[in-house]
Amino acid sequence: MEKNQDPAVKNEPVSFIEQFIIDDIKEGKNNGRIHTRFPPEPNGYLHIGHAKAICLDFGMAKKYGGKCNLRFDDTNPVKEEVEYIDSIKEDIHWLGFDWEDREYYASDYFGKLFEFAVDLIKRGLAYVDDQPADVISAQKGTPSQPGTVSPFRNRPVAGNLDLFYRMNEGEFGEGSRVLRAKIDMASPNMQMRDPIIYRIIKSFHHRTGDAWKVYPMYDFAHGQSDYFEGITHSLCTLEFEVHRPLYDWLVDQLRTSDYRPRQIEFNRLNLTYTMMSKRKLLELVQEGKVSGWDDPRMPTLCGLRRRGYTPESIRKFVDLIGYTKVEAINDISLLEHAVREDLNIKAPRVFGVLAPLKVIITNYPADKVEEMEILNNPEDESMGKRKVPFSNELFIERDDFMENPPHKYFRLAPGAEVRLKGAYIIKCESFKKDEKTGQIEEVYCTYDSSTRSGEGSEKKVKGTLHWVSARHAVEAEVRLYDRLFDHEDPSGQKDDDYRKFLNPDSLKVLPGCKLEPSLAPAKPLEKFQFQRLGYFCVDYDSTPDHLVFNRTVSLKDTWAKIKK
RNA sequence: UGACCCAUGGUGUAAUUGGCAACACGUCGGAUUUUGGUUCCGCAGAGUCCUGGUUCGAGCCCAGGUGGGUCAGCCA
Repeated sequence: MEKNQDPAVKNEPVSFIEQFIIDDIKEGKNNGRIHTRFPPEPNGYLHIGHAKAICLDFGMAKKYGGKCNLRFDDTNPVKEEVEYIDSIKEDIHWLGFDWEDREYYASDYFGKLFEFAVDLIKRGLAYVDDQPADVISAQKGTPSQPGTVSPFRNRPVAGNLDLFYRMNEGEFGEGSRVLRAKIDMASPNMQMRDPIIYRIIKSFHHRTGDAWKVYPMYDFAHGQSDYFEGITHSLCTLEFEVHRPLYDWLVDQLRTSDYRPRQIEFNRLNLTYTMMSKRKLLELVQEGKVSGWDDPRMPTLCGLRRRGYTPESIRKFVDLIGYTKVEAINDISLLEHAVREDLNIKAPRVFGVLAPLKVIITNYPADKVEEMEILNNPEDESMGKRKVPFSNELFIERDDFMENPPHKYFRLAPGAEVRLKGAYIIKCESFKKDEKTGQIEEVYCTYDSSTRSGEGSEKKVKGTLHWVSARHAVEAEVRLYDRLFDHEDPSGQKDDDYRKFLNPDSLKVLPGCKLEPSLAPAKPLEKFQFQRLGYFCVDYDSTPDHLVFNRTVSLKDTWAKIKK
């Protein structure tokens, strides 16, 4: 192996998993071949936790010249649906990974798996148990007490064989019999106490239809599927750690050479203020707590995509948090940092006023319109300029005017001057207020014609505001999102249901927002920085007649901190 | 009265494999800025869960504790 391919030589820290891979290559295991797999069960949408696994599985393969298969773990026909398969593939591609032609299904191996089970029976390593679930469960013992042996454990091979075939022919009802591996009922590891490897299920399978009446359990499918596909590194999450001896035991019964897949476990992704349980996310959808799997508040990949997250930002985040064996809870603010960093480079800046307040420039001709040329992105001048119309009636943000401003308020106030970004410096001369409600209705200003942007005016003011010409503005609905839960760990509270922590203010819909006219043709998923406010993305609900934007994330707001 | 896994600033990770505990985010200052954004500079913040041991030297090795997690689905 060439030294310069070894990241350790370059002193880049690598995860313990990557170190295993490097060591395995050095030792020439499996002829130095690297082959991983991403094995989702098609029973729900992918979430950001899956992104962590995807980045590892595909990432390691790519980095070390190997391959990564996509394999649907479809061993349980009662839980799985075709609906999910397409979304899973779409999400993986969106994230930036590709399995080429290697799209597999555990159900592809039902035949081989059945043969293997038959083989185990013949070797006296598996038996049919006629007892009901509760009896088998009771005989398993407890973690601190050994199990007891099933009365069917020593049934002769011929009887087991006959029954197993008849189980698959549909002769027996669901739950009436199972096939068990004969390992060790006294093992300190519960997984090894004669685990069930086949059960009778009479549901329609999305790929194999009615062909099978018995289906392999996860433990009897996963390692073998890895083996059939030539997987070298089977990376999964920590809860499968205690399954590893069983994984190895089964592979040992199967293998005929030095090749063997190796299971390595890493920590799951946990994020503050949300949860990853597929079951609970499904409940949120079914109970209408969110609008769907792709609700922009969901931690699903389709939700994050709709929210305006980029694949690059998610990959960056995953890279930042690393892979260890510690059960960590990652701060959502790190994810937000990752999108801001990415969007700062990519998103064109525009003006959008969310809570409009009318400003009238009293010394600007009512019939005059100037096209102000404004840089699309100061971070990247190659993104060019755009023209924004300026006139005597404008909208500014309500927050940008105060009748009685506090100390250090740099925005508009009676007698104060501010710059309108890309246009002129204006001075507030007076304002109109509804005496009943106290609401400011209009602000009257004068502009200084010598301060037009780009014309070299020396005049400096502290504050710069975004604005939109009233006459030219396009209307939009803007949806502001906050965390879905107001508890850091909503699903980790023993005494409280996670629903109790649903944040009632997680969605705020603002109708009647005023945007600069260049935004009129914006299409779903297009991303912008609304200057001074945050990053926004066009929603799928948006039409030319009714623009809808989602706020991905706000800009950092030091003024908000000063106010506190 | 089991087996297995884990423990480093607020959070997430690192520590050239036994040699001055570092990085990112966050926080707090300051500079720059026609975004209170960005960028840049800087401060503070852990002595590595505890007790022993080995060693010239331990975050790292050993022993024993403590705390947390996983496992008793015919789910994955």
